[in-house]
Amino acid sequence: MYTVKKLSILAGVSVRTLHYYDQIGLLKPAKIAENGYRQYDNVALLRLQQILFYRELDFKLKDIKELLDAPGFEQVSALENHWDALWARLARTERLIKTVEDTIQHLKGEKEMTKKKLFAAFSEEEQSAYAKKAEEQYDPETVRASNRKWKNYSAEKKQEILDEGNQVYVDMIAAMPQGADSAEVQAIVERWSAHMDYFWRPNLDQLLGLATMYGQSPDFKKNFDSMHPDLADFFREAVRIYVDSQSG
Amino acid sequence: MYTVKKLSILAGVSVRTLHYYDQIGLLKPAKIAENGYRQYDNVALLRLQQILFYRELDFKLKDIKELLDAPGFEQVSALENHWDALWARLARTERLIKTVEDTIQHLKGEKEMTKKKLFAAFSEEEQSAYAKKAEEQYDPETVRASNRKWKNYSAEKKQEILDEGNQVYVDMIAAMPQGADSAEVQAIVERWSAHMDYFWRPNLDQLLGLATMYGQSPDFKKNFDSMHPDLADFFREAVRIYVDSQSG
DNA sequence: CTTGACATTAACGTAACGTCATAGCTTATA
DNA sequence: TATAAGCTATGACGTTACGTTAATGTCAAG
Repeated sequence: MYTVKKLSILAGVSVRTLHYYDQIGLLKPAKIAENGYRQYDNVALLRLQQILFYRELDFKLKDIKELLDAPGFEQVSALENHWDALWARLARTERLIKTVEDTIQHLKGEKEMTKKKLFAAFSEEEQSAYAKKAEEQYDPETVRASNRKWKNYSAEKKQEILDEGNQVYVDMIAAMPQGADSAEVQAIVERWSAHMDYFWRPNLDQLLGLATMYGQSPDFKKNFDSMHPDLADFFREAVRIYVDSQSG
Repeated sequence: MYTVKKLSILAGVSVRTLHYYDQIGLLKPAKIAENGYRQYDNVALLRLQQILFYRELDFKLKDIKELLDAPGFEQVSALENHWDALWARLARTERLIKTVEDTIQHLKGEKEMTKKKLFAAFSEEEQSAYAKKAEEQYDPETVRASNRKWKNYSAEKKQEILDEGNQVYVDMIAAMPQGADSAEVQAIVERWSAHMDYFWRPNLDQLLGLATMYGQSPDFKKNFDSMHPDLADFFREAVRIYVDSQSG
């Protein structure tokens, strides 16, 4: 005769499991002692092992119960049904794997696109539109200088700059939980500011204006949103804090 | 703006599901009207569709929530993790299938079993062994394609195919007295050839190679012998004649 | 004004236990 | 022998992703 604990160790299940199996009538103790303790015998142990076998095969307990209380041929047909179900699961799982693979490819492709596109706003075409707006706000001569500066980089250097710029945003997203006023985020803003030197050297007001524009101009906004929905707003807030601290 | 009902019809989910997604913060309505009605906009619809996509992939809702609120690169790594999990599930399911098959065989005692097992050689385990051999002989990609094709049939369809395949051999045995070159037997070979389409479309050489293998591979041989001692040899001879007549 | 279609929240049920909480029983040790 | 340690019992909530009533409120149409 085994107590719950003993049997649970023998069979490698939890005491709770035995309680539960008793509760649902799947495995009743051989008898209940006077003190209310459950007492299992070897027959119960055997049955438990059968239960565990079918459980391993992902049978539901309810089905196991029917199975064990049924004649042999019903067990066979139950197994055959289960075989069908397992095959269906296999087929489905294979489909899922393929879809996941496709999706990963797709996303990676998008990421490459994003990477290339992120700073593409600074590329020939788009910067001309950007420059037009900026001219109204800032000094036209500065903008033209920025254009010239950018155009004179080699293609390789350009890509390098784009990658570095991209990294700033990636890091920023990772640091978002720290808060816009955290030292970490502020350091990233500083990096971004320095990065801007590749285009032109903005003053503090311009820095904030640029950050604001990132959140408003559809082209920029789209790219930011594709990285993280809150990035644009968070970014502007971080820059605002940075500018305040620098000018104050 | 959509009401719950409208959105549920658009997206093909239940109203309860929308309530629930709102409750757990997975999909919040764009706004709540004065009467307390949920109002969803197109952004919500888009998000819902993403949710359903990941749900299809067996992601847990909690994971989906994190996913959708995270930047792109985290989505990729989440998908990669999921890919691992799916592969584990696939491997486990394959093991279970084999165990179930063994158990059925054990319970049933080889006799009636033969009928259904005959073509089960094309199932997971056995086909993998078969595939290994076949790869040496044929094009590996073709074999993989065959695997995929077979796996994508429904359980019902599979059984149907197995039964049909089995019938070919039964008819063949009945026709053996007519001789391997008889019109009747040759017609059966033709049927068999067409039947192979369920797995892949073999050319004439492959057809003969397959028939030969049936007489040599122990797994197949055993099944053939259990039906009729001369079936394997007779079958190969019949196929040889068929192939000659077709290619000549 | 009633009816019917739609909306809301609340709450139970599902599967198979894990995890407390509370309380009684047994055994070992000081 | 008293006490602590260890085992036992039952009860009940938590988990996942909703389905399914139930009770009740709102809106448009006849």
